[in-house]
Formats: sequence, structure tokens, C-alpha cells
Amino acid sequence: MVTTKDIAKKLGFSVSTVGRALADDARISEQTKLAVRAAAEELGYVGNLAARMMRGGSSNLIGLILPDIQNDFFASIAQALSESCDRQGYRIVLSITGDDPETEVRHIRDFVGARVSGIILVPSAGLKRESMALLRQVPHVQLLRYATGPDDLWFGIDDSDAMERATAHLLDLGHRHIAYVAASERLSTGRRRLEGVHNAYRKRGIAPSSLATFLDTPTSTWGERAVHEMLTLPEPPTAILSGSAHVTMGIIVALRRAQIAVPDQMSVVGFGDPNWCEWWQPPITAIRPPIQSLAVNCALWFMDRLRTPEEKLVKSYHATSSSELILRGSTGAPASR
Amino acid sequence: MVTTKDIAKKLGFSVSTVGRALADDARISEQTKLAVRAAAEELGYVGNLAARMMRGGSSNLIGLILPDIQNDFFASIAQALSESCDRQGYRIVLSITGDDPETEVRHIRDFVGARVSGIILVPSAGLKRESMALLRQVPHVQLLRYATGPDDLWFGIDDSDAMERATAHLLDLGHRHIAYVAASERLSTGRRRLEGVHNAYRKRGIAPSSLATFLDTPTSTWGERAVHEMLTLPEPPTAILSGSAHVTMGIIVALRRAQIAVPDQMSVVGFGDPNWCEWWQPPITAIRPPIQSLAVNCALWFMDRLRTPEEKLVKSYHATSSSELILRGSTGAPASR
DNA sequence: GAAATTAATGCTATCGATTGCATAAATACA
DNA sequence: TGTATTTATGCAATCGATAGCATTAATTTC
Repeated sequence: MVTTKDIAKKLGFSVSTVGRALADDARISEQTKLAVRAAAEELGYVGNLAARMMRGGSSNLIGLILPDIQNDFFASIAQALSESCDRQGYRIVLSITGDDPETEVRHIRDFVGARVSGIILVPSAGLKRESMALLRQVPHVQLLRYATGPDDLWFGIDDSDAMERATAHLLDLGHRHIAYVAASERLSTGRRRLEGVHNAYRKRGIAPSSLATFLDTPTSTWGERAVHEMLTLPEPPTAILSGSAHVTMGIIVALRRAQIAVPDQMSVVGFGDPNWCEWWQPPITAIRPPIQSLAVNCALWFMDRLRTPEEKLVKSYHATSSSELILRGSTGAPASR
Repeated sequence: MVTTKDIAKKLGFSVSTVGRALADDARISEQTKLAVRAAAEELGYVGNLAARMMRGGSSNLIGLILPDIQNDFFASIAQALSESCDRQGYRIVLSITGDDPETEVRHIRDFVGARVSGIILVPSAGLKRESMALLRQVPHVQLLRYATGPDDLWFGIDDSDAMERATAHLLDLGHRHIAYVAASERLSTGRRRLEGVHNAYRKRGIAPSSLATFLDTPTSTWGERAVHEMLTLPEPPTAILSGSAHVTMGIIVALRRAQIAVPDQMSVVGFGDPNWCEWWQPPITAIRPPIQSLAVNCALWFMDRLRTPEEKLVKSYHATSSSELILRGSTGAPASR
């Protein structure tokens, strides 16, 4: 590959002069700069980032750790982050962990090895001590999920509030037998969302005894299975709260297979609002988290932090944004029995 | 950050010894190795990739260029590629171009600057000369879309064959007035798919005069608009071929709004088979491209190529995999008039 | 017991870009 | 005309890991 040395040799200059010309140093004559730029262009010179980094420079790389990129939720985040970072010259190194803590450590280690400027992560459920130790070496911020151990910096959704409003909606419609199908409590988001469900009950003075929870992995398969299970209950629910879009899909498909009419026999509220929620028949009432703005805010804040001198850095920062509850056709009053 | 020098100082060894101990060099005594490893662990040493790269080493980074990560199609590719590469120790640097050639050049330039080991790209419609020149400096392979200019290495779907079969399915059902809604011919995939449609007509000796094509950007909005337009034709189609999943979504939503029954009044075949195709009512007949295996094959082939000595490299390689046509409920014989 | 071999480690140059400190030439000022 | 100043450039060290070539000590061989 072409180096400054090649350019220097071609023009009879020293590497210093070439380097300065390319950096537009004031000391270099215009004539020389033009010659150097022309030669660089001609030879197809592209500066070696590794060499630049060696001299204390930073890497313009930001590590992004996500559990899954096929999930619409995370894909939107990747898109928004990528755009925001791009605008400031940062590139994204992608790590897809599949929620596997081992993979997560490996990738974090590589990020540190590559001396990325920072790491934005959606931590896996079982974030390892080792990962935390590695993270301590690099500026980082947590997104969506929150794990104690790394720096206390977090951008997320007010999961509790969102879920509380969804639950309130169902309770206010008169539902008393509600099923909650979601991710296990191993994730911070799982815990918060369940908390929100309970809050809604508590604030209305309704005993949560009639709440049936189905907690496992947030997949459509789990949504389907949960529906089958809840239908065998002595007193089946009249409404379902879903904790994730994949689960919602599983639920509504299973309901249709079981020929249960939505919303007449069963109301459904989903967390997460992919396009098909609007297009489904009936359109699905759903919580729409502000993913886009969340990701953009996080990116801007984080990149600003990367430029902030050490002594001015805040130790702790939590930013929560609140979601919208989009009322559509999948919720209604319970059928009278 | 901790360097080999720090470890050396702590233990009273030279950096060479530390380096060799970490590299498990045979000349170093077991005792020393243990001491060095322990110290490295304790200090939280992570080798500096940049420094390693300076000495002719390669970067374990692979650049991935995609038009859009929110598209299910590309997200699956990213996932599969990421997993395959991970298994061989490669990390993915992500570039989302939004099909903008300017963004594409910038990202490719940065990839070259970062001395990535290779680039896997889905080229944008207007891949610039500058991009091609930069690509010439790095091993690369094209995925899905094919552009002349970069190396003649390509992994893709047999778009023509797939579309031909979908068209044949409709023709064989008796449809003669067919609408084809897809991406413009600026993309290689767009051209090939249209080619396939024509092939089906030709092989059956049917004049393609009754084929109405609606070519633009492959979005759901375009799908909706195209439906509105085709319904105003003097002789509206009895079947629609869609060139992308997004378009399919737009089409079926528009049809439902217009209260046109599928498949009784209108048959629909989509290119691309996201989950909801199966779950929609009626389930959508769709072409399922082997994205997963395509991505995995591409990744394995490419990483193997990265290890191949220069003189043994093939100059040209095209791999096409064929798609499946999944027959579901959205296609049927045309209504008799 | 002297020479030869092996084992364990150190010294130093290298990769490419950057930068402080010379140096050389050209111009300005007294 | 000689010194100060500006302008344009070169030299050499630096960043961290690696690898060829010493070097030293320990052990084996004849």
C-alpha cells in the first residue's frame, strides 16, 4: 500500500513535509501542498489509521454491542446510531452477541484491543465480571438494558411507566383476568416492565392475584406457547399484555389458530410497534417506544462525552424517555360472561 | 493503557521476553510464561491491535457495506455474516449507506484507512469510480447486487430464475393481465428480476404486452401507490408480482383498503419471505431466497480467500443460489369475467 | 577439562504517521 | 553589509508489538 514515504520519494521531499502538507500545516508552501495532494491522489494514498493511532491519536471507531440485529427494535437502533455517528466521522464496529455472555466478553476484548474510542452496549442478561473489567478501560454507555457494574451511564426507556399505562388501559376497560407474556426477569427491562404492570394494579387498588405471568425468552414461539398454556387455565384471561414485538406476533397468530376473536374474546396490547401492528387485522394496540430519538440522543451525548476532558466527566447519568401508547383495534371491553 | 513495557517493568524482564511469553514462544521457560501471564491478567493487559498491524499483521476486521439494516433481508445477512466471521475471529465494521454513493465512498475510504482485511459489499446503485479505485486496494466481494468495476467476485441469488418461476406460476394459473411492482432497473437485481418475468412470458409464447410494470424505489409506499395506479388502468391486472418484501406489504395493505379480495379478485406473489408472509391472512405466496446460506457461503469463501496466496487467487467467481417458491393462499386462478 | 551445544533472555530495528527541534535559504531591517 | 527574522524543509524520536541477531549462562559431549 502507498505510504507517505512513497509520495516523498516520488517528489523528492521528506516524509515530514509530505505529512505536514497532507495535514495542511501552515509552514508548508502552497506549491508543495498542491504537488503533494496531486501525488497522493494519483497514487491512491489513504492514511494508515493504525500508524496514526500509535501516536496517541484515537481510532474513530465505536463498538456497538447488540443481542440481535434481526430484531426490528435493535435494527432501528443500529440504523439511528450509525447515522448519528457517521455524521461525526465515527464508524461502527458491530458485535452481535445473541445474548451470550461468552461471545460478549470476546467481542469487548477485541474492541479494547482495537482501541475503539468508545462502546455503546445493550448488555446481555449475564454480563460477566470480566466484561465489566474490560469495559472499565474504555468509555462506554449502556443502552436500553441496565446492568450494575460498568459505569453508571444509561440511556433507556421508562419501561415501568410504559407498561403501567398499557396495563391501566386494560384494567380501565374492565379486564380483571390478564395474562402477561414477556421476557424473564433476568433482564433489567423485564424487571421494570413487570414492575409497571404491578404498579397499575396497586394504584387502582386491584389485587394482582388474577394476573397470570408467563416469563421466558422473548420469541414468537414463546408467545404461541404461552397462549396455549393460558387457555387451559381454570379461569382464562380476557386480555394479554405482551412484553415484546416477537411475543406479540406469536400471540396473535396463536389466537387466530385457536379461533379466538380479537378483541371480542381477547384483548391484546403489545410492547413495541413494528409496522405490521398497524396493518394487522385488527390493528394492534401497542406501546411505541421512542427508539429513534433514544438512539440519537445516546449517540450525541456519548460522542460529546468522548470529547470531554477527564476531570469534567459526570460519574453517573440516567436518561429515560417515555413511550406512547397507540390505541388501535385489538383492545376492547371484556365479553360479559 | 497497559503495554508489554509495563509488564516487563513490573517483572524485570525485557519487552521481547514478555512479548514472546504471551505468544507462547518455545524458547521461553514455563516459569517465565506463567509469571508474565499472571502479570498480564492482573494488570488487565490487552494487546494493541494497531501496533500489531504495523508489523505487517492483518487487522481481523472485515468491512460490511449494506444499504439498510432495518430491511429484514439485509439484517439476516448481517446476522449470518457476523456469526460466520466471528467463528474465525473476524469482527465486522458496519457501513450503512442508505444507497447513497457519497456515503459509500466515505465509508470505503475509512475501511481502507483502517486496513480492514477485506470488504463484503452490497453495492449501491450508483457505485462511484472513486469507490472502485479504493476497493482495488482491498480484497472484496460483492453480495446480492452486482456492479461492474470492482473485482469480478459475486455471491448472489438467481434473481432471474426465481422471478421466472413466480411469473410462470401466475401464467399457468391462467393470469394474462399481470402487474409487476419492483425496484427500478438501476440495480442489477432489478434488471435480473424483470428479465425473469419476461423469460416466463417468452418461454410460453405469450406476448408480454399485457404486462404492466411499476418500477421505482422498493418501499411499501411505492407498493401502495402502484396498486392505486394499476386499478385505474382500462384493463386492471388480475395478479400482482412484487419485487421486494416491503413492496409486498404495501400492496396487500392497499388491496385490503380497496376491498379487493385476495386471491379471489387479485393474486399476489412476493419476492422475499419474512415471517409475516406465512401469518398474513391469506398467507402470501412468496419467493424465499436462501439468504442465510448465501451469506454463510459468501463469508466462508471470502475468509478462505483472505488466507490464499496472491498467485492462487481466481480472478473471477460468480456463485448463484436458487430460491424456493412457497405456494400459499394468496394466489389462485383469475376470476372469470 | 575444553569445546560444543542448548536454553533463556536482551538489544535493536522495524512498521507509518506525527512532531519537537534543527537547519538552510530567503527576505527584512538597521 | 551584517544581523534578525521569516519561510520552507529535513532529521530523528516516538507510539507498541514483533523478530532477527546477539549474548550469557547452563549443560552436554568427546
